[in-house]
Amino acid sequence: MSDALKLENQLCHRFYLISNAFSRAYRPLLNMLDITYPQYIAMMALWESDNITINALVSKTGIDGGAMSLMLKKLEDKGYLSVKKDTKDKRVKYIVLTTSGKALKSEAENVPKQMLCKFNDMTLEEGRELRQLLDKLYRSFDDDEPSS
Amino acid sequence: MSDALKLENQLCHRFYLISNAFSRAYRPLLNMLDITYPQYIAMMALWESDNITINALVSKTGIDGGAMSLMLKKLEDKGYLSVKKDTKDKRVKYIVLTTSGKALKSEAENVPKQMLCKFNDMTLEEGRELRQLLDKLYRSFDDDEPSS
DNA sequence: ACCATTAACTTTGCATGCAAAATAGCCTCT
DNA sequence: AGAGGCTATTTTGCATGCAAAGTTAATGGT
Repeated sequence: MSDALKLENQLCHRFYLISNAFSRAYRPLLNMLDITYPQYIAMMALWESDNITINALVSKTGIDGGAMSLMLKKLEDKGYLSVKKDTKDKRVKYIVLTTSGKALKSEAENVPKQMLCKFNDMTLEEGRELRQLLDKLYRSFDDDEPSS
Repeated sequence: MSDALKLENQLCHRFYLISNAFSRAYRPLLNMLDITYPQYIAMMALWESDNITINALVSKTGIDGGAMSLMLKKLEDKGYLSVKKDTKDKRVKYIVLTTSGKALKSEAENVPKQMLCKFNDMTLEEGRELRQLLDKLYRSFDDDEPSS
């Protein structure tokens, strides 16, 4: 029996569905901030620690480097950040939030609140449990990576 | 404190990372079948129940209708399926697997096996627990959808 | 029967995710 | 110092995800 190929049994399909659902759920909230979902992730990383290299931002967010390159241009065009070149190592660039970019954070404060409202049927306990399992699962991917 | 905006606390970011990690992990396995990850999802749905409408396939897989339209063309070009028009309702099209498309299933049998190897550190119990939590989480998205 | 509404698909435009190639600038080994 | 190798970032080509507009065809109300 090929139950192994039944859609219902695929963990990956659940992640596919939920990840897309998250993106869709955030969209209307983020439209008001004039940013997309991946851009929101990048901005959250920057609100936490400003003035970091593009490379560090890529590592922290898990966003693809190529996509990040385009994304930063758009965020720069929107006036949320600026790019500063390293004087020592000319390859490196630092991302710095503008006043506007920092101000955006306070507008974003209610995004997580609005989001949490959707998950009232999940208890805090279940949420914590879920987070632990997700972190454990994610680590098993890292373990396979060609760490060279 | 805006812990609410810390990347570390975002459930959505975990799903973003894991969903992409799944897609990356499947890629090398699916390359051998000459299909992509979303195409694999569509094929799994079709291996389960052939000869269904495009609309049903979209509902079952959660794949976007527009993307599905292009995807089916590619899968048809690869020779894995064919499209049959409904004689009664001329709007409707049915997707039928070709011999080649059905044969692909046996080649795909080992994909789930190879995948499971990566998750040895998760117990069956944890896997089951995770699945339940994911399903519960996913339902909370549906509840908000404009069902009418 | 006729018009407005729906439904099933397709097409289009924009923003990624990803792999691979291209750039440019360090760094090491000899 | 020069060659080869490595690192940071960008660019390119392909395949989605998604919203919105466009097609074509079935349906419902009057």
